[in-house]
Amino acid sequence: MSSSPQASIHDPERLSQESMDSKTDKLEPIQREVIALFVNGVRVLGLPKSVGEIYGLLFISPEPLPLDVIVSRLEISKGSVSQGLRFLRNLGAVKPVYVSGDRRDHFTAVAELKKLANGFIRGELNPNLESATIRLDELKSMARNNDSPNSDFFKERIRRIGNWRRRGGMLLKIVNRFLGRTT
Amino acid sequence: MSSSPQASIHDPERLSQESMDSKTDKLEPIQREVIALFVNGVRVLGLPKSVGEIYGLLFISPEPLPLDVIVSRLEISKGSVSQGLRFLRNLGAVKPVYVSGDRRDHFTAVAELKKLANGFIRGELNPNLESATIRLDELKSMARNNDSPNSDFFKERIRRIGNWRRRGGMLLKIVNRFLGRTT
DNA sequence: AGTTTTGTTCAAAAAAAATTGAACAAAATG
DNA sequence: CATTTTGTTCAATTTTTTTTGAACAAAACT
Repeated sequence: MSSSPQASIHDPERLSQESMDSKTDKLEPIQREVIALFVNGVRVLGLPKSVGEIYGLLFISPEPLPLDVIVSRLEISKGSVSQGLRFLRNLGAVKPVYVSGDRRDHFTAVAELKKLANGFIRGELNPNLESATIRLDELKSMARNNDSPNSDFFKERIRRIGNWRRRGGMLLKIVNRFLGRTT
Repeated sequence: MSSSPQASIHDPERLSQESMDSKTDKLEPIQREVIALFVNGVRVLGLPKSVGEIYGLLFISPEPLPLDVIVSRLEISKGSVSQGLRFLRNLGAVKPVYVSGDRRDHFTAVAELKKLANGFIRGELNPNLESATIRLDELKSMARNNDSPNSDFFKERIRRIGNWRRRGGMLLKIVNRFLGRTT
């Protein structure tokens, strides 16, 4: 019946089954603006555009949305949305919502700043801090066994990096406390 | 006398004029490791590898280094180093040091965490916060003139983004205070 | 069981970002 | 003032990242 699987979303029949009001396939200008704001925001965090689009769309959509609808509203590929949703779910920035009578998974944006921040810290920042810690330990032992004329300078520098890392860790805790308590 | 301008650094004569001890053209293993650590670190901040290499080299070098030497030690292009240094200078992460009897500009790493953080906040984070502020104001006015059934929902969401931005700004101040006072 | 719907995966394509290097400019040297 | 040294700029190239889309798998229908 349908030409390609991708196109089924555009079938008039599905549209009518979606919802009566304006948000069937087309975004309101205000929604576009909000999404653009998020796209810009996630760029600062080093995340791809599609992730910003998906989170932005869910954030500015009154109801939970399934993958199909995200694809058609944003006009990006199914693959991107699938990957983007997985990423956002892992971060805890998006959560699945059961919608009765619909077999598809629906998603909403998690909109509490503290949860978002904690997810980002856990998923993106901490792993880096940890790997840096390991490397630093190796560096310390290299410095001990080093006998160049610069050995003392190296030791001082490495100690300093250690201080940075320590203060970085403290900062993350402070951020946490400031945004409200969650693990 | 020299085949290409780039190669002049490798002239034996210049080498002997450089410095007697080990750090003429070759990096010590411990230096390589530190540089690698920085390359990784700046990636988290969304900065290019070359910037991490340059900062790392300066950080782990006992004396200020001129562009030439950075190029030959890191084996990256003059263009990259020139651009990377400019970027780091703008951020205040690197500063020029006058070396008597040498016409070339020499650079050292600024190694105080608070200065680095402030530079990064001023150079990379604040501009984004400000542009977001402008966009948000536009969004607020769009929301006021909006008459879709979702208008109230949109307003609530936009208010929430405003809160995020406010708290983000507060956080930057807290970070500042934590790392020590500077503008 | 066969068919359709829903969602994932991943190789290939496209897009974006970083790097190179040659041309250029400015300043210092002789 | 001609030459060399030092450093910048930017178009072209390379590398990296992101996106696409078709193939596949799993679950839900009939």
